[in-house]
Amino acid sequence: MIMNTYELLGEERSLIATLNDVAKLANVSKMTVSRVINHPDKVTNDLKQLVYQAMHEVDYHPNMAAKALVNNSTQIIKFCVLEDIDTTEPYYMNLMIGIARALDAQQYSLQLVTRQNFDIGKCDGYVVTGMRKKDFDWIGNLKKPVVIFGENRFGFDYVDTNNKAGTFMISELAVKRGYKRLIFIGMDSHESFEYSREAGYLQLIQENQMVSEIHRFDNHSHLSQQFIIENWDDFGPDTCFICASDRLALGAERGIESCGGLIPVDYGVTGFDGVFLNQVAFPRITTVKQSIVEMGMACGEKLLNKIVNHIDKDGSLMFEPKISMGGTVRDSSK
Amino acid sequence: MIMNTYELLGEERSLIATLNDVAKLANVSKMTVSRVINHPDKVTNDLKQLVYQAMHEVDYHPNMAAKALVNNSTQIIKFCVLEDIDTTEPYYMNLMIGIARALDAQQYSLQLVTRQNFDIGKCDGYVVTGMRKKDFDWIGNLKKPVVIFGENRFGFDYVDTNNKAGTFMISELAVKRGYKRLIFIGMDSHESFEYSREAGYLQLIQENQMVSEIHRFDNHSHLSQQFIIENWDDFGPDTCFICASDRLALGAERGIESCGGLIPVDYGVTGFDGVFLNQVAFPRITTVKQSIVEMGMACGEKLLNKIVNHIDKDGSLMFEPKISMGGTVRDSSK
DNA sequence: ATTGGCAATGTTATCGATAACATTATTTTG
DNA sequence: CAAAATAATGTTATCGATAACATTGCCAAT
Repeated sequence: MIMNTYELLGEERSLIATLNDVAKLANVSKMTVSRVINHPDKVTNDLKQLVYQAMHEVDYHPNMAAKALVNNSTQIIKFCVLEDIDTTEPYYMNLMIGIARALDAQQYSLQLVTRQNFDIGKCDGYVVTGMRKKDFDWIGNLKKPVVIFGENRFGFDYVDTNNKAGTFMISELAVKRGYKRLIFIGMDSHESFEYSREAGYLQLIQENQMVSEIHRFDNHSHLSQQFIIENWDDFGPDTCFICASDRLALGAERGIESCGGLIPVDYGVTGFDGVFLNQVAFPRITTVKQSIVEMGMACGEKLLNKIVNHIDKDGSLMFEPKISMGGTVRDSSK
Repeated sequence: MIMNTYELLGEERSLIATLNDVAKLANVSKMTVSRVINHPDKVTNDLKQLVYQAMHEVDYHPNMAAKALVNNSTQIIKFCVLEDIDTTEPYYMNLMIGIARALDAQQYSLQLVTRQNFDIGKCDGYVVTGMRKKDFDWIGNLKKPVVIFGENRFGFDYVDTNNKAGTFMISELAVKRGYKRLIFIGMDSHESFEYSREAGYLQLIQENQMVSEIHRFDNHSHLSQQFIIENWDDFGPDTCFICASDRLALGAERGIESCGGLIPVDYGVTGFDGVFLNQVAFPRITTVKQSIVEMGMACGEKLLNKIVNHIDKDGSLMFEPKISMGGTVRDSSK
């Protein structure tokens, strides 16, 4: 029997099975195998079974390069972090894990880009985060599907925590635990998520006919710390500081402690994020915890859905946050 | 003139130039263009010029899918984080930026994986970090090139900060600034980088004929904080705590403050890392700062070098760290 | 002057998967 | 019951780039 070049090459290259191998084993043409994968409704059940078994037998995995070539695609998703990386919240790492996990399932790969190298290389879609208002212009001009991580009011599909519900829940907790005065320490940023977090706090305040107090700072712990220290005389016991981020909460916690205030007995502090910072806070901050990895997966899935099914708008997704009990809010009303 | 299917398709697909377009414009064959790219020495200078100009004119970028298909490669690098993601240091983000930047230049893409999805999908090489001793077995069995981020003594190519030099430098600084007693607060881990950091401290101690004191804890700030508080009576002024991580330093800083010690006048604290945590430390920690992004780029470049040139061992790379002056060490000897 | 050898370029086949078209088998319909 | 429609499968051409082989042209060596 004469072995032709093709077969020789096939054996030399590697041990990875191709469509062809499956086809031979199942005694059908490559197209049939391809159809079983992409248009299973167009193939007889009998054949499908044969092919499935053959695929399993040779452990078939599609060659993404070939697929990409014929589809004129790249199998690459760009994850674009628009914030300054040095001040980046550590939870982006978790977000990426989530996105990557969703993409892996469909053999897409994730590419991390920043503003500088945004345009280098092609891709099939984008997950964008850290957007500020000014970014929405050019985002709108992208020619590939996009999913935003972080709520926005410009009509882009997004995935985010239900920010409003988060601060509402945790403010509610504070009230239930008997704190009489709730002060909101927010971020001095005109972004959607900040408004939503404030809104949650405000709603609870209104429902309980309390007085709202909102202070805003850049998102640095020493600013909230300083604020507490400078105004310490004004804060009697039974005050709880509802902070819009864990950083601000950490500062508040330290401010209170350095002024001799007792946490959580007399003073409460709550944060928002639930990642990493808690590892350096003691007592740990009672905070609004987001399911970052799950949200990442949602971003990936949503984007793939848009790409694979050529969907323009796929809607947005809000994840309900959970409260992570730390030691900065009383266990029960005293 | 009859337009064939090929040309029609070519125009419909997209506006991206291919080898063929360049070839036509330069009046040469595709192979010549390909050679100009891959084996420039085998082409006349005249032709090379023609081709270069044509490439520029049509803004040619190679199609990675086609390349991958013919090379039986994937153009994918896996970045494997072996640590538990939730306790992951935030600087990994910077590391990824660096790696991604290096890979972009050669149109490779980066895929983030963890232990769970490590095996899903093919790749051309790995960057691995967060390795512990037990991991070295299976890492050694990988069939694709690997670069480790983080020093190791098992012979794998790695990129890392010069850990020993880092603690040496910063201990030296402490001595110069007049602290008389240097206490090392290390991580309770039997890993290479920890030994190196201790070694740097020890060398400085020996050269100055001082007495070494090493204490080890898990890498949590409240442990070092607790340690300081519990042993406060033992620590007179002019003591400097050389910490093996910023987390431990943060704890030390807080411990000292809560005991009423004056930083940096009477007590010094130094850390190691220089990313993120400093944003929540006040005063900012004087620490050993690593060039994470550059190290990431080095990982990427080293790996690509191994892949493209089929190099087995490429040696390791140590980056010299710098001291980042914060407020936890005196400005000058008092 | 003729030929062997090398250098510079072109042609063909190939990677693996798929769309478009061709063929065959099956069913429906008047 | 024959013709037409439909369904199930196979063939061919194609994506873009490259290795292997084929061709051409030029120079040196005999």
